[in-house]
Amino acid sequence: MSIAKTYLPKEAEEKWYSYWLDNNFFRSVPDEREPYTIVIPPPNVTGVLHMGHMLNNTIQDVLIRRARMKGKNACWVPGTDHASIATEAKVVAMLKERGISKKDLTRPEFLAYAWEWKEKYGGIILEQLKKLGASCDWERTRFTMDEELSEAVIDTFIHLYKKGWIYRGIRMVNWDPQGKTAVSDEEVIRKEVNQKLYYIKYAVSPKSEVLSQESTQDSGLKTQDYLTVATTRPETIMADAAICINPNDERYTHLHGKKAFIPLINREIPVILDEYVTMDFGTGCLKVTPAHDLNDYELGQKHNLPVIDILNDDGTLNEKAQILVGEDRFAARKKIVALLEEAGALDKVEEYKSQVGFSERTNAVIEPKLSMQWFCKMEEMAKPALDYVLNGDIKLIPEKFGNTYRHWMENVRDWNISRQLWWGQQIPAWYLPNGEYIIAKTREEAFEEAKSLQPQISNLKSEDLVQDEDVLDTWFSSWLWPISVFDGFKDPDNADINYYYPTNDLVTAPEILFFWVARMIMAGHEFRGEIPFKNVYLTGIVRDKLGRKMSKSLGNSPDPLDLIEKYGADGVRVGMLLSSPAGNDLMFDESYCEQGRNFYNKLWNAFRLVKGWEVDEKLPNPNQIAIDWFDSRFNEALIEIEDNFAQYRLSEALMVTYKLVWDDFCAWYLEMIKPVYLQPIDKQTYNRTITFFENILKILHPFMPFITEELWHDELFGKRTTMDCCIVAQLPTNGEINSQLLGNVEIVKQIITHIRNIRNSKQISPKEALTLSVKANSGIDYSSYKTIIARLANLSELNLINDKISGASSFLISTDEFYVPLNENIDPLAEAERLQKEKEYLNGFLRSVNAKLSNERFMSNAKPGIIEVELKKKADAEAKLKILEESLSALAS
RNA sequence: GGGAGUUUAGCUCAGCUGGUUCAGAGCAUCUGCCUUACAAGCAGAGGGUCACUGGUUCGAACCCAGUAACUCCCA
Repeated sequence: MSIAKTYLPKEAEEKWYSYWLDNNFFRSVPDEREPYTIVIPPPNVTGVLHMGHMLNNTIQDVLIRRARMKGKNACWVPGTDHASIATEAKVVAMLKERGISKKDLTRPEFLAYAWEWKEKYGGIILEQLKKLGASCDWERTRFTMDEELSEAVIDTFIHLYKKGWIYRGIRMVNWDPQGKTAVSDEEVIRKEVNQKLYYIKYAVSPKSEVLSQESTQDSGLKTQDYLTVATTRPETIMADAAICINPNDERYTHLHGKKAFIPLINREIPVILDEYVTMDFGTGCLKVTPAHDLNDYELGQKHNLPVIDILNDDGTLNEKAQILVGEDRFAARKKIVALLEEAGALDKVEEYKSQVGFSERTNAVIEPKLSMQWFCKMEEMAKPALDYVLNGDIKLIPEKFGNTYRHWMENVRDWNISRQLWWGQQIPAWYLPNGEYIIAKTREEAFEEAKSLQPQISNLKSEDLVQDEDVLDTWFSSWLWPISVFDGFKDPDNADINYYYPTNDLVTAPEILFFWVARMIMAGHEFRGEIPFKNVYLTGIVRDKLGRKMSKSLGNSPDPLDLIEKYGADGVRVGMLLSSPAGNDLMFDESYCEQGRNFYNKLWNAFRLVKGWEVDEKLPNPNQIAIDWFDSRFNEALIEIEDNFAQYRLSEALMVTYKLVWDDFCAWYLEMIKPVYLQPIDKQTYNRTITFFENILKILHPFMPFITEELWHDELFGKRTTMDCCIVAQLPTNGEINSQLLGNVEIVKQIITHIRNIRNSKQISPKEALTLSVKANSGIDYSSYKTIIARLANLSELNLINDKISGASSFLISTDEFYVPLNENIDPLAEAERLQKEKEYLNGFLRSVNAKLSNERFMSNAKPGIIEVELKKKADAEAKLKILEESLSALAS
């Protein structure tokens, strides 16, 4: 035999992937078949494949391949996301390496570099997906900044603006001083950080105006009167607008109505009262810094405090700080602490743990900052989007995410859609010299509109209009993805969108349930009056063995391509799926891939076995029972697999398939029919076995596309035409199941296991043939299973008897007795002990059954079926006990 | 601080409407095997106080309450 002992994936993977491409098996165009559609969650255009992608895309590919093999018109649309912040950050870094600063470039110049970068690195991740076997319709590849998609984004913006859902406003935003942009709440990662809590003394003004009698009485305290505040951000004291205390705080009644001086700069600020202040945190005196803290901002609004912003966009201090101007906020913090200490204004410093926000993209500490931003109102769009999920039009899998979804949708906040970046769709707002703005698709349209709206500005020229510098949040383009990939905005009634939309399944991570999934549902409703997809399969997060999220910075993530190199794409796919029930995080370990590799190798070797057989046409078929059994077993498994897929339990579906192939097919069926070495096999068994094998290749294909395609084309299965491929083979449909046969073979397997066990414990070589005598008290006809038992347990004979045999090793299956006479007689004492133990167990069992049956309340409350079962248990146990008794007395005699 | 979730074998997880001899699977472990498809394998075995405490029920891994630990979301 010249076939390699192990399957070598690499060559087959390259061969079959290009074969599928060359013959357009991934291509989908609308036709009369039922569509099955998935749009890929577009990965970042400059990203590289990580384990999360592997999981996500393996699942999508399994679903799409299965749909294709069920005769549906399967369409998987790939593409990438322009990922404004991440990509711009990468381009800026690349330019910096070349000695170019973004500041020195014009917008068009910068964008030219960015496009150049995108063209160079943009395709990488999609190329990597091909290695995994992803069967996307690559001709449909889209990019969120493709012309049509960008146009859709702008049109959408205008549409929503006209509806009054987009507005401009000053808001406290999460400012990323490194990316120099606002980021959404969802893009801020909060981490607990060890910080210091600084206690700073503010001098209380000696000449505070006397507002109440109370305070005059306290004036025994002289000029050197201080109040102390605790803060983690001493560098912001120059932006303080007030000191706030709780009016109920008895320690500070003497401060009511007074003023205090900010140390170092000696600016006077009022002491205000508000119950917002927690009395037992810090000193109970809170410095109020409206420009640099969200809560302080709200407090400031309430008390009409001035907003003093002392930070530049890059996180350095500006001239309003008066001191340390130009210093970075963290450097300033250190310096100011020293200055305070020098001035005697630092009381003490404590260690303190608190939550600090970091930018997801740049990892910079987020700075709360007031700025003019564009917002999109969410409330009205959230309502229908919530209903679709609540009423089941859209199913979240697993269902538990429904709660989280509802909670978010009911408490939705307006969406900050502007980003202070260049890479992305520039906001179509055009400012007039007087500061007013016009929303229009182009400069020309804006100019026309300006002229008609404001005829008084007679000398207005088109060049006078200034477009808003900001771009839109990336999610503002990706929320349109399921519609825009089919050109549903440009051409809302085209054949593709009518055929493919709504799509079927969306496979994505729960982390983006809100800012992507929920918004796609809103967009689907708003722009097509329809849901964008029917099911949302939420994958878990890929974690390492220790439960840590896999990430580049931790260095705990294997390179997916290395894994494919090592275990083959099929092995990695199986490995990903083995460990990933829907919605649960996945504790990934390479050993799962190893298990996957071992599995396809098992299949490979089963193939080698069958491939090596010679057929003798004249031989009769001795294996009809084995064939009928496996046929039934296969059909039974098909139902289980279908059922698991219907519930999106992909791991379970794979496990059923795995056990069907490894245990039922290889370990049992092939061993049952395997001819003695170098002996030929009969034609009928051979043909049936090949059919079984082909069906196994089909059900395995979605999980392991490459090896199944490779084997599919072997001449063992006959001549194939060009288009006769496993990838488009029709999945086998359910056939008949002979449950009685399945039950009997289970007993036969037990018999074989018992005999093998006797061999093991008595150290009898498998080569030494034994005899088996059966006293069948049940109605099972063991003679028909003679061949199978004899072969798998190596028996020289199998007798049906009517009387017990003494001195033989024995076992009991249900009420049937089995005897294996051995050369040396078994120890009657040990045998008696074994029987006695079994008897005790049965007696105990019987007692509990009887207790139930004699319990009046059980008999009156339990459903009739349950009582029947208990009665059957009782009868079985009693019958078994009787046999045990007999065996025991036979031993004694 | 508010909300959600999780806890079953060494590991990763099933266990559906409370009821079958219900305590399961895969991996790992242990024992014995190079038995001509496969040592990436074969045969067999061991392993759990279903987190803890109480309650409801004829009957609880499952329902209820409390406790503990962990995770996530929001503030």
